[in-house]
Amino acid sequence: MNDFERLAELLLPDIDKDPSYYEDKFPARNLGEGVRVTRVAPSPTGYLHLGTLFVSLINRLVADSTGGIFFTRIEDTDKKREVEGGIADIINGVKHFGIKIDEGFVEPDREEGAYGPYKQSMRAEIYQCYAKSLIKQGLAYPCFCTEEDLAATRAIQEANKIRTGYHGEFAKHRNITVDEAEALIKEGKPFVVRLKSPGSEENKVIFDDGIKGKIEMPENDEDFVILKSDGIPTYHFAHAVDDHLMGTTHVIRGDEWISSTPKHLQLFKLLGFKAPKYVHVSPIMKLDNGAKRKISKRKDPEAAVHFFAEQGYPAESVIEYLMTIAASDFEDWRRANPTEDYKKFKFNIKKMSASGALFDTDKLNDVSKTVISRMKVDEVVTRLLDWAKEYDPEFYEILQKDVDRAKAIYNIDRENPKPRKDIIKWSDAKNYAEYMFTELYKPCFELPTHISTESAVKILEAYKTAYDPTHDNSQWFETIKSICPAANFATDTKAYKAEPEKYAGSPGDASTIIRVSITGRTNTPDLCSIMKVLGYDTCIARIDAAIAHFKTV
RNA sequence: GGCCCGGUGGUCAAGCGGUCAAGACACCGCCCUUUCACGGCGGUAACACGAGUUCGAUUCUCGUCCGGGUCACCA
Repeated sequence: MNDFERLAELLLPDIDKDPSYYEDKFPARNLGEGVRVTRVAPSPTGYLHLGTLFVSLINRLVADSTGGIFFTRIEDTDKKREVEGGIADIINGVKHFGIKIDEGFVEPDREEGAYGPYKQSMRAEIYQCYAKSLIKQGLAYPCFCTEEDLAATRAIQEANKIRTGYHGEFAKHRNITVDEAEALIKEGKPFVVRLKSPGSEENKVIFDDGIKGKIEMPENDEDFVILKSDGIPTYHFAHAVDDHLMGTTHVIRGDEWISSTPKHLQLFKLLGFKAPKYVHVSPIMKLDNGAKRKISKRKDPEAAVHFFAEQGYPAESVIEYLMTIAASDFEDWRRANPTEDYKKFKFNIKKMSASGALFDTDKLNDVSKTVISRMKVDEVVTRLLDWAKEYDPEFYEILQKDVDRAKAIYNIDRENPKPRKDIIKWSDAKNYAEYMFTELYKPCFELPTHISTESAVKILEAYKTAYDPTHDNSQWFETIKSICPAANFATDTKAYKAEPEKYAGSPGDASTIIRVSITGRTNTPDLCSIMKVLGYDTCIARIDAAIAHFKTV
């Protein structure tokens, strides 16, 4: 046994397996040429973040473009930052947005697939096995530096304007002997395992990023830690071991990882693994006081995907919006295929933008109202109910009382060839149709200023007698026209426009008077349809109330 | 500060040496119209700056500036 082997046994005595054990246990995936395996590896340190959703979407799309596999892996190597319920929130969130998970954590508490466990805290001995192998080869070593030691060398480096970090002459334990290590361990000193980096800052590593293209960086020469003092790996090490064993072909992640890619490439090389293709996605940004910055969980409500659910944005609206950011040619495709599932879109990594997009609520809104406008009423009401049940229980009760009536309400103008787009998100639905519900209706008799209350009374009284609830849309409007002379309103819009001074109002004004009386608003969807759903008695009652009101003014 | 990434209208973006520099959202106007919304038509608005390469640069190179990321026993 040579010194390195002795050191390895000293450090990780309980590890009796050889990497070949795992190589055999997790053989390369038997997939066709060019089939991509992607993954999203969130750490459960908080709720599902927009950026994580975005990256998940892209990973799914990239896998799908070759009939590949998309899996999830939980990176819970930092117990201090772990949040209760984090895993459930992330996994459920991803699924809620319709992103199918083939392998890994397919449910918050259930994993599937032959390459597990898919939770890093369950893989400690796998990492330790590979670390031990590295130590045996003299490619890793224990470091007994304390936080204070590290802070001290950092201070020296800063004072002398030297690049900070554990490298070169500052790598204190780089050449520690077995005996020294043994003595320190006997003293009970904790240690981490560091990579003995063979890299030099003078050399360049070049890799071809899927989005950014060729990236050239100095080689990593830092002896970064691969195993923390509790025996749990750092992200870097876990990434290399896991993505190798799990057969990931494309590592698609946020571009904050670019700077550590030299470390990763070095690890793959030293471990004898084939490196994956790296694809670094630009983060979604946000405008803050005129400055662009990465969207932040802490400061931005829209960063937590919960926000969209609370607001009542349909999941597909968010995905549709994310698609417009992800693929520059998606909108063109969407225009050509307005009703196709977005999954049919041919996604190409090359069409992704290298720069970070600003989160644009206007655009999301536009996308979302189109998504909702294309839904059939049954779906609208079902989903509105789902939303209200959780976020607006009072409204839920009201809707629930008469679901068929709710359907009638939300179906007004929906079957048109060009359906309305008033509802951006479910939370808009209540205000949109408030006057349809007696519990919510608040009378308001504010007329446009050019219509007098005298005219209003005349029109309303004439209409009361002419009103026939069986009329269809065109008969309804004919009736409006027919009562116009009663208040000296033009019976024809064109006639009114030609000589407005001759009349007290137009047919449009007449319908506005009725609209305001019945709905309390100047703007609504088709009034005839509204009145049908409201029913004769309600309409007459509201008209009476309006007449009474206008007479007192 | 070192290293890296990015920089076309307010926003998202096409563009790959020669274009009147697409399109979408937002905004404005007009049309359609029972109001509004939808839809249609039209409009305002952009290649960060400076050198170089070239007959010709938004496109290639370099520098400057600006924005972002990263420099942990966090991911």
